[in-house]
Amino acid sequence: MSQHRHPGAPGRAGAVPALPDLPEATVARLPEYLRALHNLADTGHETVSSEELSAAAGVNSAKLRKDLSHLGSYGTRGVGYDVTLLIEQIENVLGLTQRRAVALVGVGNLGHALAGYDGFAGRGFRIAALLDADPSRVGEEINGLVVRHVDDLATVAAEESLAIGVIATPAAAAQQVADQLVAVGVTSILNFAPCVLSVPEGVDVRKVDLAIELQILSFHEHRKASLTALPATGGSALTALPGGFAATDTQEAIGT
Amino acid sequence: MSQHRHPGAPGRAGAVPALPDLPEATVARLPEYLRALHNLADTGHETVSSEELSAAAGVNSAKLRKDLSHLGSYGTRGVGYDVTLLIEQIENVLGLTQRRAVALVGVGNLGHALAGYDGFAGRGFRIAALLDADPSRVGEEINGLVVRHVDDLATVAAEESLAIGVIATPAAAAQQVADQLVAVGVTSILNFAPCVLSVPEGVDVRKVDLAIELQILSFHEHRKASLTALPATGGSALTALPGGFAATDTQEAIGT
DNA sequence: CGCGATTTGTGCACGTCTTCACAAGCGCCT
DNA sequence: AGGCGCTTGTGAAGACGTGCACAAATCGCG
Repeated sequence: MSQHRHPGAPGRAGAVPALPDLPEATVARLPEYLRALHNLADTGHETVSSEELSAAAGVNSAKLRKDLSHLGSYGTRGVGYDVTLLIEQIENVLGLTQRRAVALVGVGNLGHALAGYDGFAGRGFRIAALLDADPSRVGEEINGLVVRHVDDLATVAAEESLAIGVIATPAAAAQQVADQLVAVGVTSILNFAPCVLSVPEGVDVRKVDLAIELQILSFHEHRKASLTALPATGGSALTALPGGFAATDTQEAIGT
Repeated sequence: MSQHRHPGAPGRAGAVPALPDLPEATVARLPEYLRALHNLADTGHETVSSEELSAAAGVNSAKLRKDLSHLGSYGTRGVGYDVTLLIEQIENVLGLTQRRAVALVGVGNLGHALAGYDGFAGRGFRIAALLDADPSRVGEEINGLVVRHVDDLATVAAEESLAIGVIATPAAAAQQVADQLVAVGVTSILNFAPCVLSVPEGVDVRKVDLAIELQILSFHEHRKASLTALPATGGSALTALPGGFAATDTQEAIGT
């Protein structure tokens, strides 16, 4: 997080949608709630209690209620939440009512996979352009889109309003691509390259690094191994679990 | 995070490596420091100050120093940190001294990309097996590895000790795959499927969901758009920035 | 040998996030 | 109408993470 320290506009209950200024941790969980809600809607549920929804989203029910309370009071005591209404509200807050155009830069290994990922279209996004710096890749068609040269970014941006840029290039090229994205007015970037990006204030960057995730898991693996290596006193640290398959509570959502 | 509430072994300064029990937030940043340190080592730096390293890793220098202090005192006042020594220490803490075997389940769009991702080998991991449930995919060779059927998981696990499982299947199959991984003794899972996994206590799950990352960006985009829509009083909320390109401080590392 | 420049390591205060526990509110049944 | 069970929404407390600011430690130089 961070880079969200826009100081101005303190309260300013705007005439438009209210802008509740949610805690960052809450924002990071809303998409997970949304996914769970869509599942429930598809299986015919009309209402859902905080207990059920929190289980489906893998969080604590009190946390869920507090998160939702930040959006306003959309639940009914004694009953629960109206699934359809809640979906609408969350999509509204997340700004998913408009289908945002995403520019994907770098159609290598990972870029190819992202270009073919159907989770974008299903969740309020549309890949508007595929770009690459390698001339031999320009012209290739992936999933109905033709790869264009990254220097054509300005042209692409002129054709339609790009909301988000995704960087799936090697680390060495990432900063330059970020600069180009910023230059054409992109203010949100999802960076898959293993490097830190410098961007002007007001531009949001989120980073996804597969190697980092594995290394974090490695730490816990290492730690667990060291623990079992010392049988110590009490015993039954990892073995002899009570019921098994306890509800895993958080599972983290990368962000934060 | 969570699922790390192994209660036992309070202090227990073990004979082996010490097990300092680091804060989760620190663990999440260590890999980023490690990457920055490798960059520095490659460019010939022998020592580095907390200021330089923190800039390279995109964090606050005080935070960096506090993080490193949790590992012990490996810096020299007035001088900085020895790059090589620090790399060793961090790799040691993260358990990267042993090359861990990763099983990748699901060789669809994303799985293919992950199988070809060279960031694994370069960072202490080795893809030991590719697995899929689709018989038509079994036998395919990707990057020198032959895809095996997911039901052969037990055989694979018998051949070598699997440390980490990566799930890159559709959401519908993910829980079953997780169960199979757990059954053969895997205690760390990286889940790319957009769903919550139930696993026994003692098993760590980290989740990476591309759609969620985009939705979080969408929220901030939406928020920025609403702010500029109301010129309000003070003005210059996003426009007329002072210097531009300020050091972006965090940029988040998915997981938390 | 002593002094100043530099940089680490950390005490402390602050802000954010989480969790418990319970009052307030809603619907259903009698 | 009234009471009862259920569920939301929230106050308060505690855990956790962050960042400032400074003392302690080290090096280099005169």
